[in-house]
Amino acid sequence: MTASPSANRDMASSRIFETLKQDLIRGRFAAGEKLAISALKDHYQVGLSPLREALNRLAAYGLLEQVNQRGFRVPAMHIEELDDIAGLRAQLECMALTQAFQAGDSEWESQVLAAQHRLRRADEHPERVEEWEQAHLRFHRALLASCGSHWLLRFIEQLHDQFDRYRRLAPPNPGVREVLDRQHGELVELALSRDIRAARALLDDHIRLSHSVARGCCESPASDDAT
Amino acid sequence: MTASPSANRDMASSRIFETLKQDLIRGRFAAGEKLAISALKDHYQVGLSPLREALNRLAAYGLLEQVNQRGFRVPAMHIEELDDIAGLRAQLECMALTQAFQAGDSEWESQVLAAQHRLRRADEHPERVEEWEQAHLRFHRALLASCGSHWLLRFIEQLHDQFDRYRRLAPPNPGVREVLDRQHGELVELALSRDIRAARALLDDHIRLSHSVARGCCESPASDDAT
DNA sequence: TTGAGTAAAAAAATCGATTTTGTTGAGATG
DNA sequence: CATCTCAACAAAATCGATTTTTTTACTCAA
Repeated sequence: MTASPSANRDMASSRIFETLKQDLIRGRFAAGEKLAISALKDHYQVGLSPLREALNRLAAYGLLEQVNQRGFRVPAMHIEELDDIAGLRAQLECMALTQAFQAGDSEWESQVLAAQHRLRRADEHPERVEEWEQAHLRFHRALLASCGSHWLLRFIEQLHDQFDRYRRLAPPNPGVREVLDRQHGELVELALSRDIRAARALLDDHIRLSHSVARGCCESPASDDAT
Repeated sequence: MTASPSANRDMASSRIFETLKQDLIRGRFAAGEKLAISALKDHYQVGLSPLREALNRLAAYGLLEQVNQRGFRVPAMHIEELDDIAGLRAQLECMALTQAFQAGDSEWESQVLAAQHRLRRADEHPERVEEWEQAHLRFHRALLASCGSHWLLRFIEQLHDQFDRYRRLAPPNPGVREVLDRQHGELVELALSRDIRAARALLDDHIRLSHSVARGCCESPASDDAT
């Protein structure tokens, strides 16, 4: 119908939502920081209405907190919350993995392999961090995509975003990265052979390892609630 | 500090958010219906900005869908989604129940008993439906409150709201209600005796029963996506 | 020095109007 | 008769200005 395939332009509030979401996950704002709305308005070059709509959506998503009559703030980060997020993420992803293995067809296998390939390609350019991050996210998405539960995938995605907020605080660690990458490969093999038990254990390890790395960097808490 | 304990007035966008949320859960809008913003504005007597902010939050929460340049619509209801919601709800609540039993202290027990008492009181006035609904929600909240996972509780709450959208379509059924009420009492006993295994089985039954009732009323699908 | 009170300043929330986009239907064209 | 065009209309999205609330800075008395 429409002329070109790239015809759909998002409205401003959606664009600013995505941008702000990424910036929050990437840690471009300090934990606990109060967001100055007019400063954001200038920085992102958007109007007040789209900006406020995006902030409201982010608050409902859990990447911002809205305080009654005094605007929005970046949630404080606590090691207990990291533990909560990582533990729940492990449980939910293992749950989804089981269902994905049971329901996955050959189209799913193809998508997993394709995602793995993209992830390896991204690995070849260590300087392009964001490309690897996106490929990594998509790999984990593809692995669980066939689980059949829309809501489970939604929660896992949300937890993943929350987890990344913590994980990204840690400096890059080539040694750990290498182990994680190897695990990605093994996960693909186990997916193709539908070895649920081994895959669950591996995925659990995978998350546990990321967790412990992030945990090391959370020891010195970035901020806390004021009183 | 402030004079009276009830001094905190919410801003308009929060009020309209709660009101609209309840109306959506209670099924006051048809599934799939497109919301006419200016009509909502008149009906709820609020301005455009607070209304749009509330709509955006509801969309992020999953009680509305935002279509790119054509406003908000009430999500269509599908029996497959009900199955997904109920199944996941059972799994997550059983998970939380286990942790709640392990971590629950005597204060938790007190709150559970208090919630049970309120639920029984509400039962005595069948005409006050909304009071029972609130007491029921609070009872299930209290039962899981000590699980220690903020995010798990958050997801369970969200699933509960989604589930209620379907459950409320069904007409009241005294027979079923009686069984569910008996289960509430048994859950309390099992909580006090920390019988995890039996409580999990019972909670699973509890949700399964609600599910099958709601399912009966979902057979004639309310609406579907247009093409 | 401290603390309550208060006026000015800043920030958030809201409103009314404008701009942009999607929808509809009458008339033209093949 | 079907389809296309385009103007008029309706609705959504956005903007700029106003109102409300919080925060800050200051004064004055205890």
